[in-house]
Amino acid sequence: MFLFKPLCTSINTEKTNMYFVTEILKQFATISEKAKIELAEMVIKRELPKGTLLLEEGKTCKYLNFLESGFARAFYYQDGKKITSWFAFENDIVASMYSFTTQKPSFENIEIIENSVFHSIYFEQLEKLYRKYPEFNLIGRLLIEKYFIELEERILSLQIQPAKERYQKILKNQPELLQRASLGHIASYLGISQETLSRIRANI
Amino acid sequence: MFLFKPLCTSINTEKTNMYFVTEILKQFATISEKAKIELAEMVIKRELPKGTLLLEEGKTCKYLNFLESGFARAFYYQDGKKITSWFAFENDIVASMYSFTTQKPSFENIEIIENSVFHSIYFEQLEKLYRKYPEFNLIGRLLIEKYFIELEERILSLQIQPAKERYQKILKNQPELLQRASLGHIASYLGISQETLSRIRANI
DNA sequence: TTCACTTTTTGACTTTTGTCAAAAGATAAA
DNA sequence: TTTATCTTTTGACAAAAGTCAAAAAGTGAA
Repeated sequence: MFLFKPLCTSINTEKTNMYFVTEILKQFATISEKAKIELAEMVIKRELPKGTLLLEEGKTCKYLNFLESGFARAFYYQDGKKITSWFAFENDIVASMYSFTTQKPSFENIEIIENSVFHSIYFEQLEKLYRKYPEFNLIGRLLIEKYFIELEERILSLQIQPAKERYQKILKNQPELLQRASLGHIASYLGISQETLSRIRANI
Repeated sequence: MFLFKPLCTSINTEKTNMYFVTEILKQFATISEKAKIELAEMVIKRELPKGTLLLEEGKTCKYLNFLESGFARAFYYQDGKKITSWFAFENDIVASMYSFTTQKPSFENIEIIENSVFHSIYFEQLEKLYRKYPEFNLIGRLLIEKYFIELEERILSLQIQPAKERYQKILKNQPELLQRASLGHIASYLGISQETLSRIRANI
């Protein structure tokens, strides 16, 4: 039932009264005191070491994970190669959007790159929350609207910018990504070969 | 105040009791009879002729438009060239997501390609609806989740598929697009030059 | 430190895609 | 029909990016 157990047996899976998730969500809309407490009680804190697979291709994403500290990425396989679909930093929400919202098997994997602390909500619990406190639908809507706009920007970049400009955009907007992710991961994220990225980097 | 007036003076802007929007939305969740009526009263039916700009760059997208019949696209300018960001068919929702959700000036234009009939809701009216009937937040959330997944698929395609495969994907999944949109529009949508698309098409 | 392993860089070459210009085809109005 | 306009195709060449292989650099454990 719990997706993570077979994959990371050495991990702390304690239920805590953390307010980390609440703090993130209340940036989008106010949450009543009662809902806040109920939410906090649903949240499971998990510390996952580097190298763990938080989600495996073919399995269904049952958790919405809020990343307190650490670094993760999603990737899928294409002709045997791993292609990065996104990176997640502190305060980001980590889940396969497709698999979580549809509750169908995921086509992507989520991999912990740096030791991470997550605060996670189980799918059914979240559904319960949505039903009991309709205000959470507002938060959910605003939250996904934010991520939607990020996707639109990324499409724009892949659609019209040559590789060099895509790299320079990251250099300008997310320089910390270049410090924390490997060249190969970044290259596939940008949709180019590792060699091309290495050459672009050498000419700047 | 009304975005469309200066752009399309010859257009019918009648307030009707249409249930077109309701029919689209109730696929996502049930709507109470009362909310249904209130929604229908907010909807404005508009018939826009081919060539009209439904939204102009720099202006704020004040309407969420449901396309009953016709065909439209969004485009933005890049080095003086028009780049198509998406196409909209019957039953699609037409708006600049960025501009509508943030109520900031749009970077993209929306152009009517074939004479179209829209059912439109004004931003403030929709907000009122969200406040009065929280169930609409559920619909809004589910709806944007659906479009989110489509964007993810498009990123995947731009990230890893060569031009020929991107074209073949459309050929397979949206053959009607190839009938209704011009070669140049499709080429910029795929992120390639018109000449390349012409050559790809010649070799299939 | 040394060794094994992984990541990054470099070189040589190929393939894909873009650009510019001109021709061909299609469309619509006079 | 003729003309003007717009779209699509084709050719010749240039630029961007990929592939394969090998070297160099970095990392971590013994």
